[in-house]
Amino acid sequence: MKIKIANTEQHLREHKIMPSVQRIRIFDTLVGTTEHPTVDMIYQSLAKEIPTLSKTTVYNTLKLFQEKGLVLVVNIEDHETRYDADTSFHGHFKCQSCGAVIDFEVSEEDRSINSLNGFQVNESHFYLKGICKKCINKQNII
Amino acid sequence: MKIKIANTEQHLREHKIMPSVQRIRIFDTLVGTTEHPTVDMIYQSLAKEIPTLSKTTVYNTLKLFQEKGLVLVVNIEDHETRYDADTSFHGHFKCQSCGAVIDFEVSEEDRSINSLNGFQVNESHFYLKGICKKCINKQNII
DNA sequence: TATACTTTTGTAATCATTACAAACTTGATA
DNA sequence: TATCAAGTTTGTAATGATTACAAAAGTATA
Repeated sequence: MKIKIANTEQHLREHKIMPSVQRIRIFDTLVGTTEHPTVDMIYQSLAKEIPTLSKTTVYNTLKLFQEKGLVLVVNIEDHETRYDADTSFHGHFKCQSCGAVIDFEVSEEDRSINSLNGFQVNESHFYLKGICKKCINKQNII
Repeated sequence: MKIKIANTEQHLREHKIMPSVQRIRIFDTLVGTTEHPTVDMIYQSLAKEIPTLSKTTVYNTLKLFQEKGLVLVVNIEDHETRYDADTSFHGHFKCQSCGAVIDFEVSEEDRSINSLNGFQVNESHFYLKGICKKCINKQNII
């Protein structure tokens, strides 16, 4: 889902993050997409705009955002860390055909697990893998 | 949860896998633990018993098992691929204090997501992170 | 302006995983 | 039993994402 942040600079300040140009643009890139980009995808999409940008900065910045609770890490596939600016609870579906990562809703009752009494839950991740609607339709055509 | 396999050799044959010594021992190691080991953990625990064992073999074997549906890959943490011989659907809880990965049950109705009409779901993964009961109790004592 | 502090950058190091080719096993067959 | 082909294991080298680190650049404050 797309998230709306009216003023990124203010939003970062509210989370005690100094709003440098790099940080603002990295955050805006994440907010402006639904594709759950990797570090490299973010780096590539900003490289022309900020020619001095270093990939280390993207790593550092995303780590900072994560620590401050602004982004979620999506570990749906090994060796492919993705980031999501939507920090509300929702599931992720990865299409094994086209590679897209798509959000889906999880209802309140679906995510309450009663078999974990006495555990403190800080993060929930719900991942599905399969074939997305688009790719299924493509197969049928061929 | 611990899985019971009466005869590993036969079990592998049933899944069209030639039961070599390495494969049998790797499978038994996975079945004999509840800690969702990494490749390295499996390699280390077999290295004395099979001194010629190569880590590549552990990688190859687990990949084969995965393809044949004998084991599940648990990607709860980045850069830490773990394996599980219990292929029934269940959730994984990772303790952020002691690092243990613990199974939990997910009821039939909890895992049916109705917002994905038209998608073909092949795999479901439900991961939680937090502090396990043991570690909470430890904190209270101190 | 001087100073301290934070942020960014580039390079080198690390670490899990994969690629690859040689060596070894196994099982079938003559 | 010897031979052969196919499958399996092994060690080394390559890959690729991530992290460590220290120098350079930027920012805020007195």
